[in-house]
Amino acid sequence: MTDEKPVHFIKQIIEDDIASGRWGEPGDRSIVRTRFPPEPNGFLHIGHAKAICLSFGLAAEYGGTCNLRFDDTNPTREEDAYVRSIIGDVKWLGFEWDGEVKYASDYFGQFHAWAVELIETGKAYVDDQTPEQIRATRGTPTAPGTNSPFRDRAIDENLDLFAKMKAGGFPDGSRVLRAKIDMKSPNFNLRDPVIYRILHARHHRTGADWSIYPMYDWAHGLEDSIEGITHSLCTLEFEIHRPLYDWFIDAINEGRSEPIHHPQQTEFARLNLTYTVLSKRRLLELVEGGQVTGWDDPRMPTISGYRRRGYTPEAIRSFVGEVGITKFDSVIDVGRLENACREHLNRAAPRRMCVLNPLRVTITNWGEGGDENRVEMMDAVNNPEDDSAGTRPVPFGRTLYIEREDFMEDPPRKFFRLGIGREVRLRYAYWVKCHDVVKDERGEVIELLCTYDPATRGGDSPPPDAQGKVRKVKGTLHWVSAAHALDVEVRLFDRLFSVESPARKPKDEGDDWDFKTNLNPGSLTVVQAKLEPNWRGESDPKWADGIERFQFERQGYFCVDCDSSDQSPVFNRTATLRDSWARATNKR
RNA sequence: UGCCCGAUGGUGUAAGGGUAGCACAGCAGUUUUUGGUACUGCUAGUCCAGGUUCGAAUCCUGGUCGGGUAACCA
Repeated sequence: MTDEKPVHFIKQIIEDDIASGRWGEPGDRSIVRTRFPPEPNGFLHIGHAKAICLSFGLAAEYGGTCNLRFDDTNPTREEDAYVRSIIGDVKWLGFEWDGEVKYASDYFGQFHAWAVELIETGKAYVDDQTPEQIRATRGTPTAPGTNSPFRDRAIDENLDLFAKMKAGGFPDGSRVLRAKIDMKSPNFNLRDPVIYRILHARHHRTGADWSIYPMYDWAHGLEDSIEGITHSLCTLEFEIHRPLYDWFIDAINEGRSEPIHHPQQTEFARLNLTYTVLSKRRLLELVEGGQVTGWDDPRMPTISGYRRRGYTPEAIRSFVGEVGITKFDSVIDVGRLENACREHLNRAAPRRMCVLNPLRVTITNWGEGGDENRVEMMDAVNNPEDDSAGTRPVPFGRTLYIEREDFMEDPPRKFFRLGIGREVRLRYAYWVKCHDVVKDERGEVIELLCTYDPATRGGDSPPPDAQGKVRKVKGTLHWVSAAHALDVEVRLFDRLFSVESPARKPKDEGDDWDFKTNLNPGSLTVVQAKLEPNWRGESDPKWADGIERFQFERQGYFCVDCDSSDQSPVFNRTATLRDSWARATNKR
């Protein structure tokens, strides 16, 4: 891979740091140490994929390392099940972390020791105020906060109280440890932020060992410091926390002969996608409300959803790479993610023929050459983008299915498909001409009667006529032999939301407005389709994640869903093919 | 209201005082046994007002617009 990626502002910082020797010997590129620090309280979504690709990708690019570290400082909402799903998602995306998986909870002892140091140096105090009191005295954007009456408590008393907090001697919410910074700071984060709160909750890793738990701001920089992180990358909403990130480390280091490591936090814009909701809260609402079947519903923008939908890690990485890294809060057209997926699958997916909406076709002159029940095996190319994929035999006989949309009794201009008196090519088989239709009592066409031209075997043009003219057809259709077709379930997915910004409340709506009103009622259609037999080819590519993916010709990309059994396969539509005919007809 | 951050075609993203480029979308065409793929061409942009400079997307000042921010969440 030699493709030149643009040098975004974070790389710029890294390049400068390498040149100046900020983190080691000048010129040493391997100094780059990053981390991906998810809280195990939900499933990862495509926005996290951006953060993952950035931090892991940068480390790989510079020959440094990236840690996978769970920020598990709030036992009331974190679960081991989320830990496992996140680990699986990061692996699936194709990244390797340095050493063991890490946890903030590994460092609880160290965090506590540093907190005690802060108390000893007079930079932290135990506050007996209630949460309500603390909130009320924090001030407003225009008005400064006021000091807690406990702010100037004696160091020994603070030490004693903090020890009792740790020992479990106080009920939840009764006291906190606060940093003594500045209640008048224009930055709320510096108005004596809470460092520790009392929580008698069972932690997924430390059990009942602790009855106090560190807050994010206290824990995060210290985790980074302990792990020797150089570039701590996070999203924009933490920008205003950076002064506090720095303050904590500086406070610990003040008067210390051997200062602890001080990483650099840098913020970038999170990913936003059109027609997509990317907040854990709203995604959870869909799961719990039953609007989707779970976190891994193929319509969900979660990593597990895209995986089940048939997206590839390559596609997601490529997409994330091309949207770039900036501090501008942008919205990416979800079509670009779909395009990235098409691009990879076009190169890699073996082709099959599958009729989603079958219409019966009888080849009325099939018996003329002999037995009308005869079956011919046609040679179909597995992947026109990859010669090494070879060909496969596909049976062709007197009765076939084609796509209902590929026939029109009264076709408009520029319709290249079948109509009465029209001739088309059946891909890799024969040219056929429709001479009659059969209708049911309601007048609906239920069968096409066609003749085939034996001189077009394989789909080739027939030899020129006496005047040297070659007959041509404009359309090529996919088909399956009725006698051999497999009945399969196919799930056709469309966008989950029908508006571009589904989370944006319209101006004329009240506070009770629900983003779920923007749900697309047609986001899932299930059809019974006709698939060519022997669709699991021996020469098919082995996908790294074990998911089988195909292109159904002229339809799109599909993968085998985990609901499948050997007897009854289920396919998910990953993405449609681009369809300029559909686009042209929609415009009219 | 305060503080922090940002602004380049429709959407993203480059250009680090010297020709505003690339991708996606759109439009037109070529090729094609997928109305797919590939390829070619076209359309279209520096938020506004001042200032510095021979020269500003870039530096400075002011404004406008957008985002973030007042959990014992992360």
